[in-house]
Amino acid sequence: MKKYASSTDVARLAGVSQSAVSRTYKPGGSVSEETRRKVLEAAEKLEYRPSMIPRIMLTHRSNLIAIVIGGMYNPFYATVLERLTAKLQETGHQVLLVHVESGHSLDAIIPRLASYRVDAIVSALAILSPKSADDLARLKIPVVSFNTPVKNEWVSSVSCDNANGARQVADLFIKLGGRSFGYIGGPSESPANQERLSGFRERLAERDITEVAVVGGDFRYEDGFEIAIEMFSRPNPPDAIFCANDLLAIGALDALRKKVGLRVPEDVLVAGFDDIPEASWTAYDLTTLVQDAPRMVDEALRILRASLAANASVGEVRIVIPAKLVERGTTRR
Amino acid sequence: MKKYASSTDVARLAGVSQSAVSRTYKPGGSVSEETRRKVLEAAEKLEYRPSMIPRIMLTHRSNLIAIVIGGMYNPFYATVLERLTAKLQETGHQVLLVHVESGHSLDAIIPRLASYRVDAIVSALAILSPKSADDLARLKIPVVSFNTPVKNEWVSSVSCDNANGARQVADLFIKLGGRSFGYIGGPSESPANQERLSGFRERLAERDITEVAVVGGDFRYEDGFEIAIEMFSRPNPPDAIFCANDLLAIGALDALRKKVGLRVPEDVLVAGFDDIPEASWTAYDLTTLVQDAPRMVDEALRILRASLAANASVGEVRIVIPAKLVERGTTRR
DNA sequence: GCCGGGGTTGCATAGCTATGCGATACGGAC
DNA sequence: GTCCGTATCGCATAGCTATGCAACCCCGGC
Repeated sequence: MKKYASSTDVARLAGVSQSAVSRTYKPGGSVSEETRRKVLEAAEKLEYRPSMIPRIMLTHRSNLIAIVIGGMYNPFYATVLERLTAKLQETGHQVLLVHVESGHSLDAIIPRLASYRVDAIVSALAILSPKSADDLARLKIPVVSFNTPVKNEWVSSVSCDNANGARQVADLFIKLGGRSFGYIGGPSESPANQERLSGFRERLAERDITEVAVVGGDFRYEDGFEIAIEMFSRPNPPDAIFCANDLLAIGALDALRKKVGLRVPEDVLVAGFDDIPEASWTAYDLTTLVQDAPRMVDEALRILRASLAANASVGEVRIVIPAKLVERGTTRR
Repeated sequence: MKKYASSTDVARLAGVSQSAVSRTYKPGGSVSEETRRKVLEAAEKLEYRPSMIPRIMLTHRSNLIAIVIGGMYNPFYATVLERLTAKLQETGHQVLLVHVESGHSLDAIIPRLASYRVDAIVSALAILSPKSADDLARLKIPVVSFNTPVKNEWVSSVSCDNANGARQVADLFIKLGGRSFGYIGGPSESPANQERLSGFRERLAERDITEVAVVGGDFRYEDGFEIAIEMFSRPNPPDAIFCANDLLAIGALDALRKKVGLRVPEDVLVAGFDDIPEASWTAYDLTTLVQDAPRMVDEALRILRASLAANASVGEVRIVIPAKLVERGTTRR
């Protein structure tokens, strides 16, 4: 039943008090060399591993950061998750990974996170409901949200300048002589999707183009593939399509080239969003907008650290990182 | 400082004992309807969230499962991670995500995992060193390892039948008239890589083919790309190459078609391993071996559950899942 | 020889929940 | 009215570490 040796066990074997053991493991703790030696020796014999658990009770700090994620099929999120985890580990934190089915709400798992007394939450979830945000605010758990600006004074967010990125694509399409436009989107509830669509539309409208073929699906390759086929089976299909993310764009590319029988970029211009590694694979060589994941992660960490230092959320912080256009083969004429 | 209400706080407000509060939250706890009502009411007012922390101390169960992972850039691992996390959450467990730089050892983080008293560890790490395995055995933390059979009585593993998969590829290449063969591999320390290479070689040797061009790199797209260029700049390049995983294969495909100027499958046959989503994208349509990730995850969970029920590792269990060949365009003549 | 100070040490307790045990209450059986 | 079983309740304690406080030692200064 009892698996681990306790500090009391170590103290007994070393012939010192339990507090001496505790202090031995506290950096800068007041212990003589002699005592420290005895303690470490006894600890070694007993395979002692200090437990975080009582420490959490006393200090009210778990050093646990929850990362909430859904849709890891998107390499962009896998990258974010990996970098975030690595960086948090460097500063002595641990990551509690929580998976939420995309479309579902955080609500159901908040009690669980609270029960583990997580220090903060990073949400890369498409949707963080206002109700969830309120709950977290009441529990005073700092939250940083990726690409999902929430109207809540407690929650901070780090996002990409989606609208401006979309405008750059519109400009590029027009410059290259695009005449009819299409948008292959993600779920309509996704804020990122909304911003990308409206930015694209706005800029086109400024150039007196108001007709845009818009079809939405999920953020997956298969959706891009099918939507493209459907879109190009209609009369007067577009000659320039902007896709809400790279997976959709790549799906669309494959559909256009292998199914519809059109050439890209000669017949149709295509652009995506994210700049996942797959976008620069030579078979696709996709023009896209770079979401600077490393920088977004760093900004999120900055907010997190500030919140943790203040022992509360630092309040509503909204960081917006510019999106950078990379022109590749799918728009090179 | 004090953030959360405790069961004592709730008890005081509800006018009952602390144990009544505790029992209210214990399924099947002996509490009257009246008491339960009072408790829940008070809990609501105080935003009470029962803490797992003291429970862990008492029960010696944290319900935390550590997942150790490195190289999330490979979609195969992203898939495994997602499915594993989702399934563990269903059974009330939580995932402690640990990132280890590929090539590094687990050693450095074992104390940390021990300090959080994780119930078990799932390692999708390329390498689980014998020393790490020993440490974990001494601490009696059950371990299930993915694709890395470890010679240790405490550690279980779930892997794919790498050698047999590789043999199937050899057979296919020969059947299709391949005459000279190449292998683009992963890191030489990777057991999966070793098994795939030796299976491939063995089968070829049985057909009296002993010359195989072997070049190894990391498991990435870029490596496949560069290695292919290098391999095909030598005299007498192969006309059939087997790649240690899909990312390498896709990189090689792109290099062959866009850089080297060869046609696949007409001039060269190519096969990979994993069957990541990208492999079936129509631009690649890659012949590969399906690693049945869902089944591997399920087997890992089965072992895990048995270990947790026994309150110890169930000892060395080695599950090997067959790899299934899917023939696609890169070997279709 | 006395005093002050810095470095060590141990004692005692906080922090929060689960649970064994004894106490109590209640309803029914006789 | 007595007795017994059952349901419910509260008391007290375990589980492990961090830390404030008091005690102690040693040393140098005067």
